[in-house]
Amino acid sequence: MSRIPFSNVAERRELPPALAISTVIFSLRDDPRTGRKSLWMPLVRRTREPFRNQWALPGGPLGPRDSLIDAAAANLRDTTGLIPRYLEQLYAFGHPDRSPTRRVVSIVYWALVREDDAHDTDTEATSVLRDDPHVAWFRADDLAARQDLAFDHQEIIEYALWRLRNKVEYGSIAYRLLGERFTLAQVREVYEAVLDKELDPANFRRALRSATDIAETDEFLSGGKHRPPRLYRYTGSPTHRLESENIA
Amino acid sequence: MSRIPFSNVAERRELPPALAISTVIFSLRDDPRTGRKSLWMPLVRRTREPFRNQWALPGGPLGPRDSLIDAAAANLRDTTGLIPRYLEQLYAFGHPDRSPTRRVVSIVYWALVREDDAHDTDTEATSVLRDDPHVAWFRADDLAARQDLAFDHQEIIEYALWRLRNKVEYGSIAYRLLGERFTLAQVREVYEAVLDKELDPANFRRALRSATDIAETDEFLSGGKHRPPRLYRYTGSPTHRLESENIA
DNA sequence: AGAATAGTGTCTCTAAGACACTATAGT
DNA sequence: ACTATAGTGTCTTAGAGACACTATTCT
Repeated sequence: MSRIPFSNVAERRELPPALAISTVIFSLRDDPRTGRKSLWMPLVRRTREPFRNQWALPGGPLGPRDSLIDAAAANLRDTTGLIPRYLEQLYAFGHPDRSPTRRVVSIVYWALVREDDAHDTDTEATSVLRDDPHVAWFRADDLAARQDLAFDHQEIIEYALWRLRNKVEYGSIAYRLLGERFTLAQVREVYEAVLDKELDPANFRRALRSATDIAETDEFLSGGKHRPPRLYRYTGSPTHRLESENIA
Repeated sequence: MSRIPFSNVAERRELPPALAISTVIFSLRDDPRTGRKSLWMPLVRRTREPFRNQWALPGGPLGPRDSLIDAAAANLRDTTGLIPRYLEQLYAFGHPDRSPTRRVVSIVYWALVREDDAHDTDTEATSVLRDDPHVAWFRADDLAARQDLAFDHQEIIEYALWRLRNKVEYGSIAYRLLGERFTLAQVREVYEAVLDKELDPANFRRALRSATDIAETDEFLSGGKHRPPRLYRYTGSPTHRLESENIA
């Protein structure tokens, strides 16, 4: 289908636009550069023209019986092996020239995956050494500045990053990156990584406690070389108005 | 194309999803019920199955060389004769069963049009009398509660209304519904209509003045039976991160 | 003068941030 | 005892809302 190369514009004009689903995936990882956690994102290396061998967002076709969000989840699993903890529609990109061959409209989702769901793949450096594997992880901030990604994917990533940062300040997105039980310091780590700035622990704690969607448990996390922090758990429900099940 | 009726699921399954563009259009009008202004919206009466004779959002196909936003603007002009003062992508709706015949993915935009650009069409009551014209205007709040609209358009309208209300509290959307020069009371009218609640004139004024995107002019609006208010003008720029030209 | 809205002043309450201080684990 | 983080208290400041008061036009 998208294999046929189109040599002239007239021919291209006749075709209806193709519809694709892509996903911007965020996860938290330790950042060797800063020593703290930061945002990372997996990309796939394209095996076909256009943009062969360049990095791109994972994506694919829309299954005939899948809702858009199901298609995004399925494709995300197939291309990266990941299961999202959160999944929300980002935007539909449809500029006529965003693909040099056939016209493609991409409905893009963005996803959060937990760090421990996603530790078995490489970063770009190791990936390039290890004979071209399919998937590699990149720092989100780096990608937002790069110029060598396929299609308009750099622009898409920039926008997704902006959306994530906005959303974390309101919605209860942050907990999707954490386990069932977590300390308030871990929540703060998420915020600091996403917003890329340090937050006052005392004030942050108060702000979280007054937001009603977390509850304290009777458990504490021991093992650190300091007073063991209390564990909390998330009690709220989905955030987005549509897609009320944004994945558990 | 969408004329062919599909009698069984298997046949339907073979087809790629069709892509459509629709628009939710908001305008301000005097509301005879309350005496104040409120939000109204034009719908078109469907002339074909499915949902023949029911009211629906204006929509149509994606032109082969148009960007999505251009397609929305073009379609809006063709079906309703209106030119939007603001236009932003709302959401892509793609549930497999949202159309009973062929599968359709709709990329929906929402628009603001000025009252004086849009005074030559009817409300539903007169429309029904006048032998079925194409377009009629409805109160947005009423539509969000109705059950007899085509497809999932009622849900789409609800979501658009929610988005508009959110956006007006932040962005500088309100000025799009006003002319070049306006009084602060007119801006307040817009907010009150959109949010459907009364706002304190004194505090509202202060809030607006401290938001830097309007400037005072030397003119005043006389004619009322009271002290003439100063006229202001909008100095800010587009609001949305993408689509930096959301229509002048 | 009176009605009506424009526009200003000011008080209160709340939330955010800065930051000092106390608590409790590990070593 | 010392260190590191957990967790509390409190001061300051900025903004939101309530509302009294003054200004200016029209009838």
